Amino acid sequence: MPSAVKEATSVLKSNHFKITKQRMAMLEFLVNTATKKFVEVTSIDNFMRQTFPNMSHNTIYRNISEFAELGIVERQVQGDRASVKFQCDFEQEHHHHFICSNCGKVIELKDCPLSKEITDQLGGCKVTGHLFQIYGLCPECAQLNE
Amino acid sequence: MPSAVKEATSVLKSNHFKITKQRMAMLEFLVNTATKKFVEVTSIDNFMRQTFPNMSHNTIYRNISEFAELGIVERQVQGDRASVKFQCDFEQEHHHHFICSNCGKVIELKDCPLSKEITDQLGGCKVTGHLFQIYGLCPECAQLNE
DNA sequence: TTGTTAAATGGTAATAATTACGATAATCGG
DNA sequence: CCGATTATCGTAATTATTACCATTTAACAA
Repeated sequence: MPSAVKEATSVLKSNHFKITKQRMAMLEFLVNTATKKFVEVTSIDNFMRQTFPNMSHNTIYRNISEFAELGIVERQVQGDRASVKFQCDFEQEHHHHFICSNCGKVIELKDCPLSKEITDQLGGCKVTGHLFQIYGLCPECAQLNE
Repeated sequence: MPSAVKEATSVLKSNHFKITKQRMAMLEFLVNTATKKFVEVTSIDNFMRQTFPNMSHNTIYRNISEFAELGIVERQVQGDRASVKFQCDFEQEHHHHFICSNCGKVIELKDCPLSKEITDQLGGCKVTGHLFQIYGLCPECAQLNE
């Protein structure tokens, strides 16, 4: 079992979620296809239901939501399609991403651009989060489009 | 007629779009409710169809898409709801936003955090865009939640 | 003003994604 | 192994969005 799946199951256990066959299958699929890469939720739904013909939409969507709340996967809307990727690393320090708008691949960035000068412009506001992402084509997709 | 509507109609005209009653009504609604504030597309759909009982979904969604392509409105996915706001200003310089996650209000930021140090980490990638947004509660909503 | 043409709209219905519900099944701790 | 609780399945509903096409309308020039 890949270590990423182990980490994910331990998160599930410590939050009193049961380790089911369906959840294991989804985690394995996500580790294989959605590591450092955003994958559309509908394609997850399709794949899981082809591989396990009597798995219900309900189970797939519910589990993805739960995984997201536990930090096991990261959600994103790419264009107009809901996508997820497996969390880079558990307990990793805060960082941001470059995202390939063609294939969904992500590259981690070192810097966080949030600065005091910026938040100082927001007197009276309660800042709870921020998003910083760079879009473009990854080296592979950039070559194909030349 | 508010000047924002005039600006929008001149954009439409110069791109050879027709000035219809439906488009005018939508622009007026957007200027009134979605200036410096993201409003859900479905609520636009609801309002327009209540006010003009035989306006079709088609017209509303198509016009919003066209407005977005012309830069008249800005699209955004808030949580999991598609939203739009009227464009701050036409031909304004590049900037980013604080967005209130409760009411959708936006506050413009002065700085753009994209720097050479950051893009230098992305050798081989073709950078086409970026997103920087700060989330939180605007002063009004922060007070209500205290 | 009126006629012409291209574009926009309305109405209906299809599609796609996601969620609801309730009966059954499976996990886990003891 | 057993009981309590949570998860799953299967079906169907719901919601958002788009397609299609006949009809209407805006723009523009004579």
